[in-house]
Amino acid sequence: MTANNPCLQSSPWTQRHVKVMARVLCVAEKPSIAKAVANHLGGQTRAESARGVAWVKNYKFDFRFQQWGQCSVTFTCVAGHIVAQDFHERFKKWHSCQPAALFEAPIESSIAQDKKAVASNIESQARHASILYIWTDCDREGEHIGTEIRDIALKANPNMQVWRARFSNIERAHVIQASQNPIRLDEAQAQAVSARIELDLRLGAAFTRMQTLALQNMIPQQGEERGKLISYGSCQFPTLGFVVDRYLRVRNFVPEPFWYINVTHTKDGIDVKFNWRRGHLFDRMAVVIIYERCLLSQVAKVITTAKKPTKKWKPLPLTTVELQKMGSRFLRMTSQDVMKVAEDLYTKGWISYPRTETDQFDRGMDLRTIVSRQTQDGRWGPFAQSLMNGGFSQPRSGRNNDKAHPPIHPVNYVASTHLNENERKVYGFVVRRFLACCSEDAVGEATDVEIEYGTEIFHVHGLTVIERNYLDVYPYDKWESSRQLPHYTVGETFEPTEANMLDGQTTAPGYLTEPELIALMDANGIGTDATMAEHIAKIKDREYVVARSSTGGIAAGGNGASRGRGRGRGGGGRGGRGGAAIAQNGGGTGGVQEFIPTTLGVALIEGYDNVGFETSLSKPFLRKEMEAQMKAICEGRTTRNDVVQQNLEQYRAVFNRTVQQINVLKSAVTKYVVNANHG
DNA sequence: GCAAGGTC
Repeated sequence: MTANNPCLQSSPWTQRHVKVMARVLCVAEKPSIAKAVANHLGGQTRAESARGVAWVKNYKFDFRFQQWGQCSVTFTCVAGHIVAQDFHERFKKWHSCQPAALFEAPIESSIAQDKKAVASNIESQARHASILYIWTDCDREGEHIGTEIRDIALKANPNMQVWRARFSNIERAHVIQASQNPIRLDEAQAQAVSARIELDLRLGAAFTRMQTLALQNMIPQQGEERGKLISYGSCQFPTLGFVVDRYLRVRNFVPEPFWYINVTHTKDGIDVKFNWRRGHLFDRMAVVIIYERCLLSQVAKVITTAKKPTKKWKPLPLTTVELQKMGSRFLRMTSQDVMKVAEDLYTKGWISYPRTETDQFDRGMDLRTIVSRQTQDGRWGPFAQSLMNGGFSQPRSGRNNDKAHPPIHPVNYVASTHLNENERKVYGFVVRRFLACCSEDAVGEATDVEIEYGTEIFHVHGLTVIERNYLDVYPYDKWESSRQLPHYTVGETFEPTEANMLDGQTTAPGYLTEPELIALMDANGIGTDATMAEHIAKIKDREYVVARSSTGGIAAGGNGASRGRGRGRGGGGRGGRGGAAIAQNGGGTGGVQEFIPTTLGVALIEGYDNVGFETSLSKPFLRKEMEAQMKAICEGRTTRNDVVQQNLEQYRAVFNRTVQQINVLKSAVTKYVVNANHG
């Protein structure tokens, strides 16, 4: 066997040199991965801070790789991208060129200003190594960051071999397995990211300069020397578009009257209210006729009764998007603050990495130990203890896995006295969510009774909660027993105590709330889990929208919730979950943030819509299309340059048309902003 | 004075 491998043949020459170990430089995308992987491979490792960056550590240890034998390893990291792209010096100044020139102005790469020390650490470590082993996250951005690391390392030491680790979590056995099976960087994925970077830069800069220069004098400005910045970005604009879209729907909403029938029956001292199967109708005469037929028949007959076990499922393991949605809904924090706090809690070691799309726990993960760390808490400790005493149940698995991080979960216990108010809220939420995941579904019994009255069917639904289970630790979900229903038997007839014809009208949807906006961005691929909160903050900062605390009483939220689905008179509260939970969280003064576009925000969206290109810049389709094209690059169906050229061509057409018709944009601004300020 | 994406 050894005879086949020339390296392992023993000869006096090789024996004398066998002690010279290969040096391997491993580089992860962030400090947490470097630390975790280095500990798995090296056990107790020596860690030295890199020169000039305290948070970059170089872990040194020996490790036996199957493929390279015993090696001397340095494990270090970067922090995201290290290389920055910007226009050539000649185009950086705003008045140095026409904005349109940015479609083809040369772009230069350089080490980002704040990454100089990180890059030079890679360079100096690379000089002593013969193998570069890249451990960036296994996603597209990670692949690109890998090429950045490679280019820097090869510049310092052109003779290095370059490998890449394929890993999908940082569990010990998996990491060791990955370490023994290196693969190559995936150039196609890196190229896809490179296309995105170039397009975002060119389009963002060109449109931002063009519209800022054209419009800023029309916008009243206090104090500052330079006019207001009116930026365009492929994520900012669709985000603003969602807010404006909802605003216009609220403003243009016309209530529609409807009519319906309710039947009440008092039995065993309980008032049972039966609801009409048809809900409601928009034709008054039709309802009058049906109602009279009901009254004529005098008695109602029970046609079905059903008692069946029912469950309320425990929540899925926590992802970043879900954390932001829940945080903005229940914790009275903006999504950006939720993320900031979560990152803090992570850095201090209290919770796991907060940027993850994964909603499934790895089977091999020791969840019980994590539960046991929470038993000492005064609030949820007893619940955690009950899980330890046999109540534990494996969490549900969602459909998402980013192949890099587990769902967000508590790591260590921290007493609330060591946390500030916001940290307490977020940590408490993460812990409760985790304990809920490790608990059992809530169990109940549902009763459904249907009656026939005249030609119509009416029904009533009753619920008895039998075992609350996860609900005891997770107050964010509501599931409560309704009033007990009296006993009905099929065939039983009765004379209704009351039968009323009532009227109501459809109510306008509410303004877009932050959790709704996050859900829309997520569904349309606008931004990533880590950046959605930033885009929201940006459109506030640009004064395209203002946020205010919702009054909670406007109407049922949700898209198109109004038409034909309106609630009856007096039922105008914010639909279900939201309203109840806000009150439950000590509410009163308001709760969820909602967004209203400013006159400028509306003007921009309407202006671009009126320029009348088939796909307006405000719609999410363009970003979706770019996502599809990046995928095509990854799969080899197209190339980076084709995608960039084709997109530039397409956007240049929109750009030229906008410049030609700049008056369309200006008149929208006049209509909304200028008039609003003089009127 | 521009973007969005990583991350500290």
